[in-house]
Amino acid sequence: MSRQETYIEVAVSAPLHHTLTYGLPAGVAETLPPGTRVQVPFGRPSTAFGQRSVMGYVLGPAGAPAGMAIKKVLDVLDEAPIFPAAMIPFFRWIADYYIHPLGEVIKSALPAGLGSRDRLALTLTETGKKALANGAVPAAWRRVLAPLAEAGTLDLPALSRRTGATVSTALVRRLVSEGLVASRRRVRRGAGGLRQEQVVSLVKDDLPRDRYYAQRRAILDFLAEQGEVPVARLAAAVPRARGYLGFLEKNGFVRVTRRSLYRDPFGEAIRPDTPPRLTAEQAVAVDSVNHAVGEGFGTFLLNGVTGSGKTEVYLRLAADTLARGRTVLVLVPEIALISQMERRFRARFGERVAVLHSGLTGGQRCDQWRRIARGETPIVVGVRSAIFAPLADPGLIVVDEEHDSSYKEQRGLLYNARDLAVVRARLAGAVALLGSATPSVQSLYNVKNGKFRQLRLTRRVSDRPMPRIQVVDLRRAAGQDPEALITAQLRDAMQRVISRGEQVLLFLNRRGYAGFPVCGQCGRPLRCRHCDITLTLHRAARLYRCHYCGFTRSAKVYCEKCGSAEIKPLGLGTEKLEAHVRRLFPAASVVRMDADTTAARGATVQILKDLRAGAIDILIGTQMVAKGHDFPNITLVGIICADLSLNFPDFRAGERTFQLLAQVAGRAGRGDVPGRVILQTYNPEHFSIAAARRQDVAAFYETETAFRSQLGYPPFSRLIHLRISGPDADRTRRRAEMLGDKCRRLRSEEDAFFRDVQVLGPIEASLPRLGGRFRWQILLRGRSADALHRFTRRLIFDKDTGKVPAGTKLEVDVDPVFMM
DNA sequence: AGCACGCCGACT
DNA sequence: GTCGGCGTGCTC
Repeated sequence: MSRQETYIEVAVSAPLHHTLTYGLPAGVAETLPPGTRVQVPFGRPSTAFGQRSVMGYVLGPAGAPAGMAIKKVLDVLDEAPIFPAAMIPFFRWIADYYIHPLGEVIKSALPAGLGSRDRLALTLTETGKKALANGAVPAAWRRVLAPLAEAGTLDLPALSRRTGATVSTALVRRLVSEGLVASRRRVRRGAGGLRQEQVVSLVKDDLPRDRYYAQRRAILDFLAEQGEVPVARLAAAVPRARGYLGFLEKNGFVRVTRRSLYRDPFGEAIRPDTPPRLTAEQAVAVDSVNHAVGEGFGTFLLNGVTGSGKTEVYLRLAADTLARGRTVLVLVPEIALISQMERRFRARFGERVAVLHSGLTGGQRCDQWRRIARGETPIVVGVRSAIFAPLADPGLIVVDEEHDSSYKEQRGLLYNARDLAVVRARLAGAVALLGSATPSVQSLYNVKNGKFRQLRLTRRVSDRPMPRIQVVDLRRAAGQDPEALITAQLRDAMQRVISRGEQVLLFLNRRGYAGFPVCGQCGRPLRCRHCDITLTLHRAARLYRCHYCGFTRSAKVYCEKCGSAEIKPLGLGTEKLEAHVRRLFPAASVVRMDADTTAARGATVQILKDLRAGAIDILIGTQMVAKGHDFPNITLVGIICADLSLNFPDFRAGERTFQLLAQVAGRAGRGDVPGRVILQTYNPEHFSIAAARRQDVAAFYETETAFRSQLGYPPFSRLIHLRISGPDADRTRRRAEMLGDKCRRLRSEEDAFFRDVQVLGPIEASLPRLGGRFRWQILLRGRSADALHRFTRRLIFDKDTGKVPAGTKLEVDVDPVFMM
């Protein structure tokens, strides 16, 4: 009887829209647990280059496949699964919904550094070296052989880079078959980000005590006293210890092993807190969720005004969830808010909290990941990507500031972590809790249609009053000074606040010095060479920078049209505002907080600390300061120009403006002194601004939904955004047109089902060129997500008629948030 | 992705 | 006539 074969289903890390079946390697008796990484052979073996291999993720056992030669797993990369098996349905759901290859989905979910890649290693053979030396090779071959001789070992891309032109596989294959070049495959295993150290421990101690063995004796004595120690520490304690270790190990006196090192991402100690008394509203919210927990999955929208104590609700529910033996996931929109949330959670839960964000080094992130996967930390606080945290049994998933658009990933797998939180909660039978003072239109709509349950916190804690908001009409103030960034009203208010020793927050949603540099002679604006947008002057850095592609030019430029050196720095950014404020308030301590001043690791935390310590009088910031921070001593918020986000060609511009303004206003008066807000605007009667002034979510929602419904935008429809881009203008346009034709063909052929799908475009994107690529777009709109998805799948997977213009790329964005 | 196979222009 | 360019298709 033949031995029973076992097969496993594997998602390989390659853009495949289906999974593969592999056999188990010799030595693996039963099966491999799901969530384990494996290295598997992939693709047909090449005579010249051997068998390619890729990394894959074990999904589970598979049935015997029909009529196919099954390859076997080459190597098992993990001792234990790196994510729980329960997450696999979640990954499958994502792959399906975002129309993204499953292997790539899992790869995006894992921390970078857990990669394993097979690399081709090309070297010259002796024959090759001789041939090159005596010049008996064609020039075309020499171009490949010479760099190899120089570098020793190269792979194909590196070879191409060295050669300065694409080296064809055919040519290299020829060189291999001629015996001039040797090729080998080397699997380069990511260290898993785990830093390892060598440790040495004592095995036996019976080494004579005499002069000859003095050094070695000293090593053994040290180990006898210290136990297992890192080699580095031993070397520091006993001179020349490293040199003797080989002898001691070979003769069985000591054992040298490697052990992984955990890096502690937590800098400082946090004092434990005691839970405060809940307000009546907080208590109701906590009870309602706890009540529903027994029923399994449910989504709650915690709609609580700024300063109403949403975090305390999260903390209580987290404690209750842990008490039930389940785990907790808390998402915050961006890294600047992590420290605050982390502090609150660590004060309550101590070591049981793990954090996941981009401020950690790659290694730290992998450490945190593994600790979570091993079940050592039942609470995870993190940004967007933490939605993939390998928690075994989440019972509560919190999305703080759920309206925030940074939950949408913008490259690669274009997921929305807020939406995925609801999906993951459903699959895990958990509660999703979305919190915001300014909920998204989408979430409020889900409350209206019964998908979410709403919890309200209408009052601030300790009955602190909401800030008083005064609108200043910039159209009337404009006459005073062309650069009247700060109106007389705002200036006077600032003066009073500073003299009382309180703090001011000035909000301007644009960084840099001037965003619209214009030639003083001919009026031509300074533009990016790769993008169709104007450059922004960064005065401190002495350069003009493109905020999309990062292109920079020296601040000493001449107009490209007339050659004049007189460039006027029009447009207003935080840097210019800062200079202006310093002139107005020379004695005040002014600090700017934007992407430019917080680029360095730890800079954000430092600013927040200084603010808390009272070392800052005036804080100037972009939207970074608008989000959820608790600034107890800020009693005046000045909104320099409320209209900046209003004029974007995007149906959510009004929603974003409302949320931004209401949020930044909410930064005022969170301490004992009541807060005040001065809002400067050119459009005081615009409903987004008027509603923000009254902090009136309901009124905003009513007006906005009427408008969306009329125009057929979400939440009254679903969208899929197709982005076509390429370095060649004509080819990109042709590709977009071809795709548009295909859309219309598909619609007419399948009229019954696809009639619901509207095809808008193709049109040129509103930023028609970014990073040297031309951009076109098609918007698919429909009421049925299912029809929209099936339509898009047909669009992508059906064979194209005619040639697809080379070099063009199609990106599919399901539920787009940014459509510029 | 990465690599092989297959079909068309510039060289011996 | 081949060599080598790039479009097309497949990967258990």
